Amino acid sequence: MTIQTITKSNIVDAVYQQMLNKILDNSWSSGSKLPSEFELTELFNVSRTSVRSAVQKLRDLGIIYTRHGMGSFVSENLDKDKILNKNQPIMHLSQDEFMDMMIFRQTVEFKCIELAAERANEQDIEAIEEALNRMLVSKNDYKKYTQADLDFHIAVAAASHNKIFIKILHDIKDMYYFYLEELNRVLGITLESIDAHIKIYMSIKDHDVETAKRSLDSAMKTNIIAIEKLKDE
Amino acid sequence: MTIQTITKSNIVDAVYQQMLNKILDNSWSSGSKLPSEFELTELFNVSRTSVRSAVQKLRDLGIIYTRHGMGSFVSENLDKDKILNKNQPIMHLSQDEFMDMMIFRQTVEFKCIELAAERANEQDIEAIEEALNRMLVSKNDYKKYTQADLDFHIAVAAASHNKIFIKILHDIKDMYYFYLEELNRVLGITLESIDAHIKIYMSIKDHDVETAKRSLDSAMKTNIIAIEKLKDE
DNA sequence: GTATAACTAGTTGTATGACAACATATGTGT
DNA sequence: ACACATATGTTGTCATACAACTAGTTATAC
Repeated sequence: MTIQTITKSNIVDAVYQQMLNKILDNSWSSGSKLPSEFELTELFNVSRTSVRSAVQKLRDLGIIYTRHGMGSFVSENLDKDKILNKNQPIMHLSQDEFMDMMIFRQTVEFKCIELAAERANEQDIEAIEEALNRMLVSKNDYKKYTQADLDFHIAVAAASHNKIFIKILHDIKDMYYFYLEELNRVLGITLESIDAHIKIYMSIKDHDVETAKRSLDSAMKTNIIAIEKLKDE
Repeated sequence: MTIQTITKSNIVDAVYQQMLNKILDNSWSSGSKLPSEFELTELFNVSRTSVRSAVQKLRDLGIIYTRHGMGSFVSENLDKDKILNKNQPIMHLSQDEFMDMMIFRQTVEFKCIELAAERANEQDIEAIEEALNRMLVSKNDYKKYTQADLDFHIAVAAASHNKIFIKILHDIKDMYYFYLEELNRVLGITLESIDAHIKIYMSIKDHDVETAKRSLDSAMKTNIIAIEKLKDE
């Protein structure tokens, strides 16, 4: 059991914890209305200020939502596992996960580049160019190169102007980094790789969708062949 | 950056946004001390109650931390990219975001279904079937139906055995839910929709990749046509 | 009778003032 | 030099009042 050091006098957190527990054990079920702030003051015997702070914390964390004049309600489709277990960053990819990432890129990044070539504006292109330049000057430091590589692909996703793809890429940023690091470490920083990035950048800049897709396609195929070759050994 | 005095409602969020901007553009740099609550009341010309709410929201989201008797400080090692994208619970999709989700599904879910048809095992198929059954009995309650609908697609992603896709779908679960809810609310729970889900389930069960892809493709096209029709009105 | 407007009770949002609890710096006496 | 008290500034909590909003009820006009 955890060390439940009852903090000296943090009333708000105490109320927050009790309310959270009531939600987690379904005493206050999903979608149902919470007691009014006045009722909560009587329930916990604290001031409305403190009750409001606890309620606000639940709201800030997306656990409840509030409607002016109506009350607060437990959020629907609440992911109770995630509230307790914060997802810990991944520091290493297994071989399976590496291949999963390969498939993910073939699927998502393909579409990202297609959209980017259609929609990229000046700022987007500048961001991609900046990352590309950092790749070029970091050819001898594969960690710096990997970081620039990652930034390049994130900039491309941003240029797609699709919020879902942008969010996704940010969410898997750490995994993506270790994937790229592995790729650059094992295969080395090849001229083909750099050339492919330049081609992708140029075709996005020229809004040339077909060339952009072809460039990624050939780059991916080169990688896959090289990896298959390594696996055989 | 200038400070705008707040005039109308949503005072707390307005203050919160301005404070957040000051942190994001490094006017208040990492680790530095924020103005005291009293100074903030004069700066924004609002009550201490509102200032405290805004400060608490920043604290709840981990952007700042507070020490009793000392003040509040900007958190160190902030991932500024993630603050805007991740920390705000999403309760509604704009029309743009809705279309973004449409493209996302065409891209990712297509691949998920393809992989699922290749790799699904007994447990995966049972999970998909369970969600499908819940859809069938919830035809008259579009909220329950939507939840089952979401579970169906999550189960399909799980059946793909691709950890990246599984994680992604988990990460955008809430957005996906509101997307589906909107879809089911606007278009209604059509026989075509239910039929498409059954076909997808059957073809995954039979490991029939081509039929699975065709089923999703036609379902998506039906949706797009219906939506375009609505937009014209 | 029906639709519209006004009212009412309940709830959350904001403002103000007061005091408690905590942290740091300054001064004082020994 | 040291211990202690004090002053000042900060966040935490409380109490009260009123504004703004919502849903439901009642009154009014037609």
